Amino acid sequence: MSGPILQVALPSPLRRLFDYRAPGGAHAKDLRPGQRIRVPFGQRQMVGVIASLSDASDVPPARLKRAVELIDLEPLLPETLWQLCCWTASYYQHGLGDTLSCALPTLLRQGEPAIARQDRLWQLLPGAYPEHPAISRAAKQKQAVQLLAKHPHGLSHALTAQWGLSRDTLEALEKKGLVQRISQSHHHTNEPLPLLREPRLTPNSQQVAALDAIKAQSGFTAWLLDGVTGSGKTEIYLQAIEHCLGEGRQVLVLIPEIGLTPQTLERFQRRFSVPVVILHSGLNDRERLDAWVAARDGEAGIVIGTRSAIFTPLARPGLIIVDEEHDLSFKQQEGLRYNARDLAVYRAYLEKTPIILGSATPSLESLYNVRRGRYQHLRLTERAGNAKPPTFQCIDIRSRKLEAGLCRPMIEAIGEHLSKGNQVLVFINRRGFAPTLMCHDCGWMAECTRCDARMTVHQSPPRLHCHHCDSQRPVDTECPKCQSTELRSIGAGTERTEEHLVSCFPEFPVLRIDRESMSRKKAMQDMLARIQTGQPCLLVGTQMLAKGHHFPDVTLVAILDADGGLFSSDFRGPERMAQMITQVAGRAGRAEKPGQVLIQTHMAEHQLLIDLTEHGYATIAQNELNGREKAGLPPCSFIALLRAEANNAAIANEFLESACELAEQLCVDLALEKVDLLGPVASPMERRAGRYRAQLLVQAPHRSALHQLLHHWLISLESHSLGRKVRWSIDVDPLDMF
DNA sequence: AGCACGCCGACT
DNA sequence: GTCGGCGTGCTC
Repeated sequence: MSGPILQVALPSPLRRLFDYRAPGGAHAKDLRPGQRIRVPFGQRQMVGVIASLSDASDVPPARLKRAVELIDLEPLLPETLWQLCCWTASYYQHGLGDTLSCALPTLLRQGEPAIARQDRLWQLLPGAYPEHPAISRAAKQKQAVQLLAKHPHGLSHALTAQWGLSRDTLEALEKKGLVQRISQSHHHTNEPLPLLREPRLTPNSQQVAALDAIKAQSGFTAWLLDGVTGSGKTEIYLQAIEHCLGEGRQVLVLIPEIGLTPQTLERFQRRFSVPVVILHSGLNDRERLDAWVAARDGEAGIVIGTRSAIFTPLARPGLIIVDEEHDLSFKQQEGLRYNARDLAVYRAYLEKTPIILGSATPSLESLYNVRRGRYQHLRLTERAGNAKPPTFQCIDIRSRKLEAGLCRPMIEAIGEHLSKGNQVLVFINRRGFAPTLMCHDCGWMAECTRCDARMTVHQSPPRLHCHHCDSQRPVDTECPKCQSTELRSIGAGTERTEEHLVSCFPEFPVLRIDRESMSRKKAMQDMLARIQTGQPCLLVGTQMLAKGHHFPDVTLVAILDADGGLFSSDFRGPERMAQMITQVAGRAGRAEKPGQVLIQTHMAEHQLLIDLTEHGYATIAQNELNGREKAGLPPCSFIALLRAEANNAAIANEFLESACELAEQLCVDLALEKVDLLGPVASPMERRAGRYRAQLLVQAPHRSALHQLLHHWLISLESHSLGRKVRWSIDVDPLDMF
């Protein structure tokens, strides 16, 4: 009579499961964890996922509702991916229901069947010809037969519609037995093609060694492919992929969130004949589901995607690749704050497959894992071909006059490279015209009304823009404090530098590459095409310029402001700065032309800059890692951040104070030693978008102690009385402290 | 998070 | 007399 109780994960922020009775007509043997199920929840219905089955419930039987219907006959996800989702929820202290919401395509979340769109193709049947008597008086049908005769493999509905043929016309022909509908996937599986569409490149000895090592291992191994820019990491990926595809397995490739997807897709499709699917933010819900299904059912040989693609199911997983593994965009910065790179390693472990983490500037986390013997280190120190590494040099700009952020020697160097017919890349990590608007008479500065930040001056269109909350207003013409009209734009952003370079070098085109100039859909591709022509020109841009692209004709990289990372309050500041400079520098000197990197700084004698210019990233990384070890900082310890924001600072603080006491008590109760609570303190930018923010840091030398505390802590915080007035969240392994 | 219930101000 | 503000409580 009682029957099984279903413990269901629902898409709600509540970190718990809800019990239901089995839907009418469902047999116990049909119910399994991982199946989606429709259930009544409050006043509405929701799609949830069965997390587990039980024969008892703490909920009184009278309040136990019956589920409406079982959606899936089989669990939606392969076992390993299901395990990954459960582990993710527990590791990042997030509800399982909400975690699954992040992991599943929207349409599956809404209860759609997990099958690809039946995008059938219309195909002519034998015996159909335009003069067939059955269509002698049907002009449209005759036209359709003529068209389909030219396409023996069939035409999709979208294409027949383009030729002005309605569904009715084709369905009429179908009734007359002249055309048929065939499924698309059936169409392309029946002709086996050779795996390679283009020959592989000849690897150099370092690449051979790396590939031999990778191919010699089967099962789970984590490889850190640590290769300087231009050393041919991609060719290693491609040949490792070839090896994996050759064994009939699928490959998952994670890339950072950049406008790099078209190039990556093109590169893979040019090499391999297998179907490649790509998952990125530009897809609509249907396309996303189709790609997901193609991956799960094993039709896609290669799956490429950004962060969330780590949750793509694979029928026959064989290899995972995370390109630019140091990139911060692998970490989700809201809601479920997971790091796709870290999940990828755990997924590879679950799937018993190798994983390759590639970067020219590996994260200290990964280098530490190498030290501890968890990852295998593969190093590529030579550039492929005869390309030489760039030379580095600092320009001390103390007491030098700057013109739009550029000192004289820099402008001269730029002119020299341009006059030799080369391209120059100017890197300035600030968009807009100027970072500050200041009154020359009284020193007033334009500030954001909602954030503790200054407004950035923009020129096209003219406005003041807050980069933290996106608010905008007209540029003041008069100082609100002293009514002076002497308002000055202080400092330089990409717009001002661009403007000045145009006036310095009128005979050369200046291409600005930042979020503003690239907002148009195809702007980036157009710009890249212009750069690829090799004509001498100037590229001015932000980090956008530093990610992934190759500019073979750039011979000078000018870095206008390297000092930000030298006195950053964040302990990761130096690591970030070294990665940034190395990545930007890596854009230059790829071909036979040697590259030069010039760095403007006020601190030319700073050890970090000296190490970077003389020894390179690897040395800095090891030094930094030693420093972190001594200071007991991540990755040599483990941290989590409890953030809170509220309409006034006192409430946020009160919540964190109370949370802090709670945690201290829990440490005693659970006999956890060495767990440190730091704070609460106001966030580095206390007010943002009109809300006050504060945080509490939890630090422990061992992950297990931290995790244990978090688990119990979050259960209490969930029902905290102040939880309603503050918006709070937990960030396990935070990468940013604001 | 949603969504209900519930109890006090300015409007047809 | 009602529409609606958001405070508190619940969702198996």
